[in-house]
Amino acid sequence: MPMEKTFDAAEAEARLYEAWEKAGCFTAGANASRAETFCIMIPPPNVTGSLHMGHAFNNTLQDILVRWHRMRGFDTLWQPGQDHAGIATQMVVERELAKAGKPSRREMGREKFLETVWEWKQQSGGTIINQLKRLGASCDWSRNAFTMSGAPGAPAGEEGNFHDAVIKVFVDMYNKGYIYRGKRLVNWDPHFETAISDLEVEQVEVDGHMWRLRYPLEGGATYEHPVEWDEDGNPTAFETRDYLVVATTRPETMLGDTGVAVHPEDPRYKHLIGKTVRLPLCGRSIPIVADDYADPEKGTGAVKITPAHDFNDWEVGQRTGLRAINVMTTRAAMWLKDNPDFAEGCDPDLVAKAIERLDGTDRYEAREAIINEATDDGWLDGIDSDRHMVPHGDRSKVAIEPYLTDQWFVDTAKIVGPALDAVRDGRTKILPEQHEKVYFHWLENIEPWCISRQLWWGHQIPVWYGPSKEELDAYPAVYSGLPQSFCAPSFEAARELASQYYGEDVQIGEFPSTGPARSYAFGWNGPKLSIDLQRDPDVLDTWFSSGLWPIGTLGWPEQTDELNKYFPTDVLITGFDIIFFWVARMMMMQLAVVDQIPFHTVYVHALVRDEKGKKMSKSLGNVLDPLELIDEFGADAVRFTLTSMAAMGRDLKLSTQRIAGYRNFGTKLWNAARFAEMNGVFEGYAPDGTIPQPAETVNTWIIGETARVRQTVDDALAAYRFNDAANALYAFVWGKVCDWYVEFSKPLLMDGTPAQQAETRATMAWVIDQCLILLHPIMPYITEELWGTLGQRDKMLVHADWPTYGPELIDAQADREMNWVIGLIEEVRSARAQMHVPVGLQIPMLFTELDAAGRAAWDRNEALIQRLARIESLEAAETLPKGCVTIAVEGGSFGLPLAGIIDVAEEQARLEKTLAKLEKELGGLQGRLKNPKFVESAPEDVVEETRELAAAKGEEADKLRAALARLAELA
RNA sequence: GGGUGAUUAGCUCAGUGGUAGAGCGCUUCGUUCACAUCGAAGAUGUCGGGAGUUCGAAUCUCUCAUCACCCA
Repeated sequence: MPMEKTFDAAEAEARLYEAWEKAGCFTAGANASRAETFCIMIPPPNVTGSLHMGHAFNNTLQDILVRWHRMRGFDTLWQPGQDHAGIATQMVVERELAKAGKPSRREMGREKFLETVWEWKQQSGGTIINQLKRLGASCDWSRNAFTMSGAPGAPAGEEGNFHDAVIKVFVDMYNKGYIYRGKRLVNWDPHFETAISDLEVEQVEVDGHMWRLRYPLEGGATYEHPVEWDEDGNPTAFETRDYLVVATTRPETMLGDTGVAVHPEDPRYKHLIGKTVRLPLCGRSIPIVADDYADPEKGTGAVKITPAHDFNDWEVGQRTGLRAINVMTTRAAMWLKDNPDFAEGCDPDLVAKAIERLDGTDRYEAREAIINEATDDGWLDGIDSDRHMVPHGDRSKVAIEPYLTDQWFVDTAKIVGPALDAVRDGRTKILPEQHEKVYFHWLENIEPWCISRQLWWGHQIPVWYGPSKEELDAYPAVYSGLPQSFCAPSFEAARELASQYYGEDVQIGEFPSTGPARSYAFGWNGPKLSIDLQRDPDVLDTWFSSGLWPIGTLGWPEQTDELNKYFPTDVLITGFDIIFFWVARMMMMQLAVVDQIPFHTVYVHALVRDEKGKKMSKSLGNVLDPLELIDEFGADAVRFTLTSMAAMGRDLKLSTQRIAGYRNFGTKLWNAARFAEMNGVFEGYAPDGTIPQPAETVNTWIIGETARVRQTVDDALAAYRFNDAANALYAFVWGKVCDWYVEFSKPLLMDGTPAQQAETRATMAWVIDQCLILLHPIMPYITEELWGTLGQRDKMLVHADWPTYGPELIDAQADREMNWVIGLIEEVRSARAQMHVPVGLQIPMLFTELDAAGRAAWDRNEALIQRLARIESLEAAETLPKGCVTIAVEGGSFGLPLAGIIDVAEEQARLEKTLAKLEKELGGLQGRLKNPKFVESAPEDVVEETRELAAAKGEEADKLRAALARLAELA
């Protein structure tokens, strides 16, 4: 049965993938024939995620490296898995509960909610796995990992031990003093009511206002405010003011103001430092402090300071000893009632009034109310419109509130050193190199990493709280509010620690951690003290667990075979957007935990954009769905497109037209194979790895070309130059094999001697097999399908042996000869087309000169040239007759007698144009050769090459000039 | 404001000192038995501007312009 004309990707892909999986082709170590290992960890997609273009790109590159190594016989593992995406998953499940009208998270309680999340995970968490399979990703799915596996409450099928790894690392780092709990300003997401890390904050430019507020000076203080200036900007007129004007974009925070800062050298305010102003609305008396943070050039030069609600203000407050007053709830509403910090130092009447009007109002309502009040009471100095950056939560999209809370932090300064050293001394390389700068810059200025989250879905912090001994001793006189912490992998272990601390005779129990953090209970039952420890309710940042991905997925802390074999892993392929989130943290954590680098190379790829260069985003509606593209063009076409555009460090602008082009490339390959099949090339073909040793130049030549492209592909992949590999293969398969070799083979296969036929069949079978093998990492499906269709094989292509032959297969003589033949055919075709010779017309050809090499080349390849250039005969001639088209090639001068067909003037024009081009090139070459400095300084081979080229061009030009002269004579 | 990168054919982009390239698009011709998801031929470039280093610069240096991204 003849092959179809095209490859049916839709039909074949699922079938082939299933066959690979069923045969265990992707399991760790499959097809290994050597001791070296090769391991890639997939950057774990969100369990809530679905495949987007970035994933498709990222995983195509990984798959290429993995398939390449597996075919080369490395002991290969591509470790897949997903991360549990704390906020995102909790958000998805809460939204589903709301949609279904079910009880909310808080209504159902922590345990029940987590059950629901696990149910959701088991139903929907596999989406992206199936999508990766459609792309052809050859991950070892039997090892699929999950960052929450083995956590308490994990259902059957989720028994891994990732949770153990996370908890063990927390405890170890805690014991080493790398983790601490502290009260600091954090980025607080008022929607999710949790802290987030500064990396999860997006700066969004918004149109807003700068409100100027008047804070009256106390104690009769005044200052001179400039109102007129001369040309040089020196003030010339002043007015006396008994108030300061501060400008703010966030008036609602003023209730938490505890100072006004001015620059220590600012002449306007210098004498006011140490004096006070009276805060409107609540009558708090707050000091005027000196700090460089106040920029005299900006606004009025006086800045209100709200340490509890602004990062810069916090710093100022720390430096100048100001109080920090929190005036907001976790939902960013005003918190004034029952807020002793707020009330302290204020006018009780004003406090009562403020509570009445503002307590519990949302921050934006409060802003409006305060501005109205200021307008009515005359302390609003003015309003300027102002475009400024406002931090937003990347998940919730609401404005982030700097918020003063107790959180857990990794003291990154203590573990950053080894991560910097590893890249500095080259043990880990980041490609392209420019990203190393980004890495260094971030790590050298690293801030403490806030790792606690006020969520339920995640690894609960393994710390239990109890009363301190001081508190017990002083009971009931003192409530310290400073509990004793016990950090341990389990409650039992924490109880051990507690027993050591409190003494053996104290009864210790656990109280469920439902309340606020750091609560505990204790009491005396007669003389017997009983203490209920309570676990910290917070969970860890998801990136804390993904930071352990390299060891966690391999079974650590168990010393598994896989861990010993595959760690440290080899290459990490990831997008630049998570260098901070993930790469840097993996480096720090692996080095801190097992004292080894996690991988020797990080390949950072660029962004996939739409064809206009815009970032793909749902809101712009310019998202290309990789799955739709796979449906339309096939996975191979999508993969090849992404690969061919994967130039290091450059963004990809993806257009469907380009994908269609590579789909066509697949069809081209398919039809070359179809041609071979139709000509019995694969009949009785038994590939045993031997390379044909043909006698025909054309066969020798294509074997050399194959060796050349194999070298190019290997070099390119070794250097992570994926586009070079793809483009070399494209040029070879289409430009060499299909355009020339298949055409050259036709006369041999159809009219050759039995010996010629046999060797040509053997060569073509081998060449096509090599195309399939070399293309397989990039286009796995169509190549596997052809491999199976064309012949009987011992192994599937996915496990075929990657070739190692090299330049020894290149025959310089065959190379020269075939290039001469191709050149001649192209010249003839070009002349014919320009002279409007009918395409199908067979014409005779004459030659006036032809050197020995040319003669031999002609004789050996006569049939090919005649067929492809449509020449019916070749004869020697003394001179070319009138009406003859001249063709000059190296070592030969040919003519096509076309009297009556061609226009002499047109031929003249054609020759002149060719000659002009030639002379221009020649001019450049000779100019260089005439320059003695060039001959002196340039490398010898360059000079030699230039000489040869000049000679060849000169010879060709002479021939053309002779032809032109002849034309002139005859005209 | 700081940093990084980019600017090459109509479009998208390769090209790290030695003959300016590819794909797409465009024009003309062509369905002879691998393929019209095809073939043959053709046109299109002061390599962003300027200066410098060099025998020689798209490539190295400086400078200007424009754009993009990251960080404040």
